[in-house]
Amino acid sequence: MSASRSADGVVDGANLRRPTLTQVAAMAGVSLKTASRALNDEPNVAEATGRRVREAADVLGYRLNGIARELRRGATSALVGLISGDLTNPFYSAVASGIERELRQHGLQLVTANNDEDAELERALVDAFLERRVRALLVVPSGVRHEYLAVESNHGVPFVFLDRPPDGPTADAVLIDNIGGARAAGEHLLRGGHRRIALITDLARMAPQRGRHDGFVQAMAAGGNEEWRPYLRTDVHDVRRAEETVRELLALDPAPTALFTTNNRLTTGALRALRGHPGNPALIGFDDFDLADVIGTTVVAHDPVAMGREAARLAYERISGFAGPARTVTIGTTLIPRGSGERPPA
Amino acid sequence: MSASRSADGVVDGANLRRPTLTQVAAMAGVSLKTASRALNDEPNVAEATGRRVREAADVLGYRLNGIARELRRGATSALVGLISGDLTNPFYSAVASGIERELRQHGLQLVTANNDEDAELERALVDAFLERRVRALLVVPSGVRHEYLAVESNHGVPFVFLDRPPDGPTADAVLIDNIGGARAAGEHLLRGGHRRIALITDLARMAPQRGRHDGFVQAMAAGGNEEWRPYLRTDVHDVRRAEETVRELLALDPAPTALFTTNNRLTTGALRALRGHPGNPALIGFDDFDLADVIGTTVVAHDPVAMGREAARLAYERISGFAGPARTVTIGTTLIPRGSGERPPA
DNA sequence: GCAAAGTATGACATCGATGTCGGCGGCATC
DNA sequence: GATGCCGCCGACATCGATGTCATACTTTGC
Repeated sequence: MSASRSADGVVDGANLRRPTLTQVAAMAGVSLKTASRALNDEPNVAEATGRRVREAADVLGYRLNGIARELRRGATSALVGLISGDLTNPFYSAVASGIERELRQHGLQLVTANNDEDAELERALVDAFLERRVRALLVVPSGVRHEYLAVESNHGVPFVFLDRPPDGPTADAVLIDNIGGARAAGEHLLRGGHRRIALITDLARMAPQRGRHDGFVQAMAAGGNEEWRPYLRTDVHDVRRAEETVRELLALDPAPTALFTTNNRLTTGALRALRGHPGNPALIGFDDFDLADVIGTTVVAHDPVAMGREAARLAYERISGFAGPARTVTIGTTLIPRGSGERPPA
Repeated sequence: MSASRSADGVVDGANLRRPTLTQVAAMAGVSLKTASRALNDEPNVAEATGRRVREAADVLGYRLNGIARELRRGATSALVGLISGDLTNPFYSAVASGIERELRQHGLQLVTANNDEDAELERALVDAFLERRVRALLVVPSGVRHEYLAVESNHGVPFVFLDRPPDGPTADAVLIDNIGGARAAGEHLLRGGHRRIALITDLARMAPQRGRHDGFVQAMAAGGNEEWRPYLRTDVHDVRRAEETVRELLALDPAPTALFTTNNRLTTGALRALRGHPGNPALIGFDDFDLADVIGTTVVAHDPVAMGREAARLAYERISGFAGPARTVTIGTTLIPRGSGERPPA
């Protein structure tokens, strides 16, 4: 990876002042207000006057100042904020994409920020967004508590939580059916004859991880299986650790005959560890991913784009004045068998 | 995928008016200006006065109105716009991530919009962003011409182009070494003994695709190979078409012994077509992707996060007043052999 | 032909912050 | 004890648009 530079042509980066409506009005020989009317297609502007104003605007390269307009119109922007994890994680980018598409239909713009999974930073970002007067704030919370969004201190800016439930019952949320999805995975493996099943989860402080853990445990309990317990590995947070963890698991004697990884990062790590490994245990991953069909990985799939869409919809309804009780939308999951989850125990 | 709703608790969505600085000042018993000074940590505020103001702000839940501040401070926001394709494409989301990280260091926020690969929409988005007074605009252009960003009409708002060069020599750009990368891929296959190599490209109207085409052709010419010509397939734009195209190619007699796909979408399609296919031709894809190591796909890799970072850096320098000639940063490529590109001709 | 209604326009206040400038009291200086 | 400086504070203009209201001039109605 190298970076070189070449130069050609000239860019005028000077901060030329953009022309204001006053200047357009002056050039057209009308008052400020008339110019405003003309450019906003308001009634009561003579045909000829309107043309003169538009010409002047054109010549000057006038562009309305949205900041001034927003101030006058009520000091609230056409922006909706999203605070989430890093966009290189396809889960977050899919969510962002769903949000963006939905917002666009209502003339709203998405502003994104990365919380780096840090509660402190997240809090600062919320403040910054509120100062910028976003119309709504969508948050995939990094961590534990987030009382900071007590409604009373946010003066009516609607919050929507994604993937992790809000602390209190005071905000809308879009959640995944983590328990159901994980239970289905557990049942699927049990049906396949597995007993020694390794459960590998991410940080337990994240609510979705707890849900996936619990769902899996429910399935084991219902199936009367206890042999999974020695193979539980929690708080595995990155791909490399996941790979190592799976390697260690496979080195045990007896080794687990199946793995359940509770998010896409962990699944990636597991796939790396499994590559060329003789044992070839069964594997189910939570979160669908690109090329899972090619690799043949059985997953618990859900629709992150739909999550984003639903969240944006909830937010938009609030923006539009809906004042009812907090709502929770649950996104369902589907187990997609692709081979890896159907391998029999060795 | 199902969505259900449950309700609990109450959200007050009413549009409570946020308190203004004037109200804070009144409560603290000082003038507007003094309150402003206190909250901005300006000098010449008595200790006790400052405390009273901060307390009042706290009690009222005051939050500065960024819109008003920006208007007063110069009618330009702390936003930088990004117009690109859909974020579900990992290339775009990686670029966005790189941009976001870099901007954050300078207190700038990223606003994203999807051009849907439509030039008309793209143009409208540029206008909308300019109205919103973004400090800079980063664009991964959808299509062909984009004279619209003639600098003079943008009054000093810096533009940076990513992945596709600007029309004129008047804007900064961050490009990939498409020609070099594609040539390397071609040479690699030739060295492997391949002659009947299929080149599968996306829409020819996209400059990067033309570069990758040309680089490949250069390699073939240099190697004195002409046998690739019957296997050229261009303007393949989505995964499904790519899959079909590859299937058709493999059904030819004689079939190609190797494939070169010029972006991640096409590579995905090819992998789907190849799954379980007996012939098992060699494959090199342009763009690295998640799990390529697991699948064993040889790729021409580059660093989209670095692209974003560099673009944001160029933009920031302009924002900071740099007024020199237009610059182009080229991101290098690396051929990563992982097996698929090293399979010998059948 | 005259009142009523309607059209085209402009003067001025306003949104919520910051910048400029000037006033007032206290304290050091000579 | 007059002068000057400095710390603290407030009145007012300002950023660039939109909303309100007044006004001059037309048109309509009878």
